[in-house]
Amino acid sequence: MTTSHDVAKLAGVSQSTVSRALRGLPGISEKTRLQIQRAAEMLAYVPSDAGRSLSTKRTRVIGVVSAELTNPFFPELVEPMRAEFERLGYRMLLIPDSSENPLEIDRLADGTLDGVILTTVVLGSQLPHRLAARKIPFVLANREIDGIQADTVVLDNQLGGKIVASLLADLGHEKVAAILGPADTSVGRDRGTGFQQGLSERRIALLPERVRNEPFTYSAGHKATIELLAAAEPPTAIFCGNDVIAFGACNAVASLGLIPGHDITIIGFDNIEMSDWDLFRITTVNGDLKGMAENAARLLIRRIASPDGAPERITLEPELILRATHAPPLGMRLRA
Amino acid sequence: MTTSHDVAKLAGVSQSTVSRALRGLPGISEKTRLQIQRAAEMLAYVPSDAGRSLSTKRTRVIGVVSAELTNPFFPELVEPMRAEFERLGYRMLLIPDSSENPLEIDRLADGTLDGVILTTVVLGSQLPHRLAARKIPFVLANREIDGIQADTVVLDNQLGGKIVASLLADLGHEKVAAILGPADTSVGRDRGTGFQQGLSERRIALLPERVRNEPFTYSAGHKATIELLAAAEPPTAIFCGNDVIAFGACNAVASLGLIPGHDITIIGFDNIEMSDWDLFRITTVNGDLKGMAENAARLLIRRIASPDGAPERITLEPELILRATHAPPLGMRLRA
DNA sequence: GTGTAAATAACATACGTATGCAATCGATCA
DNA sequence: TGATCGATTGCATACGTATGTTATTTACAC
Repeated sequence: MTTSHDVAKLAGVSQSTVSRALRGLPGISEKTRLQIQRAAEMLAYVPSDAGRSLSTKRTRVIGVVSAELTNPFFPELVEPMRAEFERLGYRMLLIPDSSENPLEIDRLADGTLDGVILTTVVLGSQLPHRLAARKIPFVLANREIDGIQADTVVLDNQLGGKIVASLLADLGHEKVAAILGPADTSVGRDRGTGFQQGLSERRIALLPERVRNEPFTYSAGHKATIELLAAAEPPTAIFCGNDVIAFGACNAVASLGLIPGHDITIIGFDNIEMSDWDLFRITTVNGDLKGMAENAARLLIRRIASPDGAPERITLEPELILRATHAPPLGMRLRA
Repeated sequence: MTTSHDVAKLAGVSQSTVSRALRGLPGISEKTRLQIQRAAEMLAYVPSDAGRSLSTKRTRVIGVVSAELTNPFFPELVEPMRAEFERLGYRMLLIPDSSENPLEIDRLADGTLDGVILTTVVLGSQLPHRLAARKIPFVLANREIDGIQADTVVLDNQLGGKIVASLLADLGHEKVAAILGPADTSVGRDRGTGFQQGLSERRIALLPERVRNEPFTYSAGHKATIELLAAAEPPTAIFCGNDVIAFGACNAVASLGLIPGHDITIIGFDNIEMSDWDLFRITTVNGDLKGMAENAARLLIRRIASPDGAPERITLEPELILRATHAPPLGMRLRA
């Protein structure tokens, strides 16, 4: 591996001059700068990241803590983050954090990371506090934690839940079910309370046996839907905590020979790309994942630049996306 | 940030002793080792990655070059890689490489990476040669390049294409179409030639106007299917270069009011998780992505350990997965 | 030709860890 | 008791870059 010393020798200058010249710092004559650039090119010199990191104490690497990428939700959040970090001159290290394999703080604190984005954190997690204690810049994306001062980007999930409740009420549904996300995530909780609140404003009951808290996965959505529809009095509409659960619900409904948007109403949340596929066309709430990702990235970079200063909180607005999986309850239409 | 020097001072020993003690090297008495461990714990010491990298010239970071993660193919390849690298004590850095934003070699050669996995490389790419020139260990996963000596893990794509041809022939299809992948990828090419070869062995013609080379995306599959079915004499079966294209095809078919597996046969390739969803149940060829990922990871780690030695080539066997999107041509069934 | 200031380049050191080699300590054996 | 050996530990330095400080060169005015 060729170093700046090699370049210096070839160009007949000192190592420090090479360092300054190649980074375009002032105080180097054009003539020597050209000489050095030529030498660097000849040797295919690339500055050592480790050396630079050690010297500058910055790595230009961001850690993004997320769950399995095979859950189609995460790529839609992670990909625009990667793009935004790329633009900002940072690289992205993916760090898994699952309940089976919980993340240890030391994996984040070895100085590899200039900052961290948390996307999967549960309500009681100690991770944010530990990061704060070690003064590692971080931001919460798509999650919030009670009682912590930290940069945060979230959707107004409660409002989103309310919007769905209104829609179902307007359509005339009375037997309503919900497959919310896990109760220990802010997303699962807030979408649930918003939904519940919205329903009760419209005097619609949400029976406990029609409410589930499940992981944000296809299979959980599938299974829960089968079970909900097996009840003596099955619901006419199911609100899903996110689109991935809704995919499971739609597939489960299809496997029973029913058609979403005709026999039963299925509402998703997040508006990930797949929800617009012809076979789904899921009525959902736009979660603006791209906006969330980009804001989170920018917030983190700003926080790295100025570690002190009041934490910022960005709340994005949900928006109802009407597609093909909502309709008035079947009984009502038959009566008409 | 606390360093090994801080720990040394607190424990009353030298820095080198700290280094050896915490890594469990021999030549340290149990007594001092315990002292040092206690001190390290008190100070929440985590070794600096940059310092270690600089000294050892290894980073324990692997770069994985892939396309957009929002294409559901990649997470299924990348996720098991991440898991395997995790097991092997390495971390994974995702590096995008798209045709719009081509990857420069310097991004891989700054010493950040102990090795690289290439998953998206096109046939004429210079990247493998450049990596070889800089002596950066790498392996090709799911791709091969002609005329390069390198560790490679691939599926026998040609055989896979042949298997599909046999299936279609057995079912009695004569008007057959193919939406292959890009012609400049080994995967697109080999699945295509295998398919073509298999068909001609069964004396079935594959008309040029019924063959497309498209990117491995949902929208490409969707569009191409619409166009193929608009022909005067539409095909009765479409072989898709991978499952993602097949998703596009299935959705396109559905948007025309047809049912895959009834009105038309759609065959995918790779057997990614989604292909088993109730709404798809795509008949496909198992690409053993997990096996590919794990083998690639292990091969790379072995190559890092011993940079010289003959490159290894692992070929995985394709396997037909019969599900719901294949059937004899409609005309034949009507006649019967 | 001399003096001065500015421009340019070199020198020296810090960053944190790993490791070859020297030094020290204690114990064992003759 | 002294020599020797093995077990521990310390010392010194390398890794590659960045940067504060000092030295040198250049340009300019007188």
